[in-house]
Amino acid sequence: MTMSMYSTTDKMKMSAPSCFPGRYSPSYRSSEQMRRCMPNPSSRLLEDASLLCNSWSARQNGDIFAGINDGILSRAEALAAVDIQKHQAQHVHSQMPSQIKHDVMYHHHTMSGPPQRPLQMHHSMDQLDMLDPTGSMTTLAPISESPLTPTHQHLHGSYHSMNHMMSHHHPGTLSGHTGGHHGHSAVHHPVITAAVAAAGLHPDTDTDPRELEAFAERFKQRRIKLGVTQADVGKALANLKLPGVGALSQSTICRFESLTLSHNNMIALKPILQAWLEEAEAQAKNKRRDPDAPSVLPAGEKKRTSIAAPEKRSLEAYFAVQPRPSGEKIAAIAEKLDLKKNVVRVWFCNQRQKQKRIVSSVTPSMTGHGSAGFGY
DNA sequence: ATGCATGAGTG
DNA sequence: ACTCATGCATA
Repeated sequence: MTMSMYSTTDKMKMSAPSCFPGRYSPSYRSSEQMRRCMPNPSSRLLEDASLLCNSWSARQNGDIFAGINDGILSRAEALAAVDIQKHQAQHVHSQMPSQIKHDVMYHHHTMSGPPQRPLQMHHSMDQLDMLDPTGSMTTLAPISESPLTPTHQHLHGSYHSMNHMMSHHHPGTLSGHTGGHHGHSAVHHPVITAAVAAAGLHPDTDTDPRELEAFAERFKQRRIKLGVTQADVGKALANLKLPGVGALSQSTICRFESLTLSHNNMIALKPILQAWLEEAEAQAKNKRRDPDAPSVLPAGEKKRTSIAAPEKRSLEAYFAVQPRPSGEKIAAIAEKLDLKKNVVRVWFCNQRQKQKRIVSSVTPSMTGHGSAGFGY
């Protein structure tokens, strides 16, 4: 029972070291993690700060919060929501309303679409004092230098200052309260702006949620176009040889694309993935890689042969006559269709299997032909 | 795509 | 004790 658990764990431990790109900065990754990791209000503050600073929350919650208090509000909202969840979870322990599940991470995969729709939740909490730039900016700072740096956690400086405020959170009656009506994002709030400036960041560029979101979308599309899987990307990253950047798991790539990583994590990963993407496309274009740039594309790079329609028709015609052509016959067919013999041979194999599936689904009893027919 | 788990850093 | 980044295994 527990054994299985451990085996998993062990594997992880072993593989982990090789894949450590580095550590990033705090913030939440997913709703569930949030739920799990935000037991006490106080601890959330910090993250809020960063959130706010990044205008993340604004994005999350919609334009409603774009106004001045928005950042604050949204943050508060998010927190409140979280708390609610948490409490319910604790108390009820069984049912957790999935509705409140809107967490603080990127959700909509609407890349370029309407930036955001108003969340339904928001009640005004007026804790402007919580806006402590100090902590927030710290959060952001590290990342900009090097993608993956363990620099994070000193941001707790402002921790205490905001510690007290979160004590209350009302179960989310999210009716429209008051606040936001301005069109600008939280980043433009004086305080925030100052913080950002102090941190030397480019909120509008690098940390802008929309930018990240757009990038994630582009990334995915281009990756697919390259015919590379998420897992491939993860492995390929190691070949990029970027300082401190190792392989990543399919999970992480997936989460990046689906925006289910924390803001900071997204920011940290973006340049890396961007680098990979560019390299990969370059290599794909040049058909050959430099020794310095070991395949950033899937090593095997074996592509699935696709047989054109005309050839396929011919094959089907042959198949109708002789489903099991001899080696010679196959060679002849291959010759005529200008296909590799092996390709033709495999095609027939597949075709026979396919037929078997079809046949068996129609006339289960007739399945047992000779070869592999398990009539039952 | 995601639930569950681990381990590092922080205070 | 907590948060965060990440990975394995699996739905």
